[in-house]
Amino acid sequence: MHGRANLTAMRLMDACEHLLCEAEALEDLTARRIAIEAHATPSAISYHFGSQEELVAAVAERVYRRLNAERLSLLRKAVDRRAPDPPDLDEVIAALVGPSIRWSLDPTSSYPVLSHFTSMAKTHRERAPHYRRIIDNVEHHRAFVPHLKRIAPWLDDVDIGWRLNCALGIRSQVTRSRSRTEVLTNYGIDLDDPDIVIARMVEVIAPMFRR
Amino acid sequence: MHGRANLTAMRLMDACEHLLCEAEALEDLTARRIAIEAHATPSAISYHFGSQEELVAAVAERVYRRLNAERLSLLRKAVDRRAPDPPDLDEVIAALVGPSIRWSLDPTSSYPVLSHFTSMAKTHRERAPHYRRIIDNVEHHRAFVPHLKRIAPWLDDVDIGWRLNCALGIRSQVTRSRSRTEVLTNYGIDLDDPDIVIARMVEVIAPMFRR
DNA sequence: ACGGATTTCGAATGCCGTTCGAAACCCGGT
DNA sequence: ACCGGGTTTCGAACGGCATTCGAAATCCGT
Repeated sequence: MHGRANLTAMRLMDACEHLLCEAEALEDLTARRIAIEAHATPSAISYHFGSQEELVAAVAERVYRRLNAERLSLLRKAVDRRAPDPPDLDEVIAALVGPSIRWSLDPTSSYPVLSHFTSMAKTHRERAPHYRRIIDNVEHHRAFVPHLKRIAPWLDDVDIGWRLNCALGIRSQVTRSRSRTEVLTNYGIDLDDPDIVIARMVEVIAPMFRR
Repeated sequence: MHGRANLTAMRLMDACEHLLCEAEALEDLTARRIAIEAHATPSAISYHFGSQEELVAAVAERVYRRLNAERLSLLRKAVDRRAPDPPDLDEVIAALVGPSIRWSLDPTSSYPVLSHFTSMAKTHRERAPHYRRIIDNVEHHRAFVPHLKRIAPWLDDVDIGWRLNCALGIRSQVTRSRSRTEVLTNYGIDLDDPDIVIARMVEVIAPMFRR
């Protein structure tokens, strides 16, 4: 029934995730390679997922869920620590950008999947709407709004959302354009140490939320 | 002599640039389509540029040069206006992010070339080094450092470069992840008006350079 | 007007994702 | 125990892709 609970479907997803992590370029990911690693045939991809793109989308969605869970868990911790007072701004920002930073620096994480996936949305036309729905799914980011509003009550929802969006842009730049970041900072920051990077980001993002 | 000053080489670049602007996805750009639009054959691409990727890289470099020229011209204007005093911070930031914002909103500009090009660097393995050299070419951004340093002398080169990098991240987020920006801001900002967007960005970036 | 260098062309190659019909497999009903 | 329908796997084939390469054509200094 073209189901995804199937065993080889699972093996295909695992193989695809693994290959996406190893691959330094998207052209290294081919249906035949995925199939071989999953001990299946390329047709199995079409059969179980409809197309290779949809397989990748399914894999990316799975990775996104893990990352978002980690993010929201950190946010909850930050909120609980100070409740009923507003949470610490620095801690909220660290919850927002921290998981991405740590994943992107952890060679055993599946972060490359996400990085490849976003650039893939621009390559394929047909599935773009489906891709966008995953990428633009901002529900987990929305969860940050009310807490930031308590911290900076003089900002309205639009202001908060805008600053949130800017923070995400900074996060993307650091995780995805590493070499550019290195050159611009004259190699003066240890970009391999997540704590240092996160502290640097907080240093820059926090003032956006101050009066 | 495999030269790029050739007439059909020029026609190929123009066709490629045009197709990259029209194309909503990279898969719409094929060697055959480029060749047809340039009244040539696919082999002409390989002959004159070595490969399709290198053609795209040449086109992107050409567009980058135009954008950077505009950026540096705005910077010079901002500097000259206040010389010998330090330039106005808001004006410098507007020079940094303004051209990208305006281009990305101008349907007649070649901005899509750049947007497609960056995501292309992640698709191809072999030419990635060459691609990176173009993308990570930060010389024009470096030109902003000394002027920002005069505005914020308490920041060292690393601090300035880091903030510059963050500003570029915000710029990318706004120009490239439009739908995400829309949703996060509850459609409360007119993202089609470059002046409004630039003002919003200045509002967020300027505090990074204040004490 | 000739002849060597440059450019254009078109057929061929090998890869890609996907399709499709046939084989294999699984499993409940008899 | 065996049948039979639904489900899954397979392998061959298809069209499209970028690129290669030898032959044709064109260009241009002499």
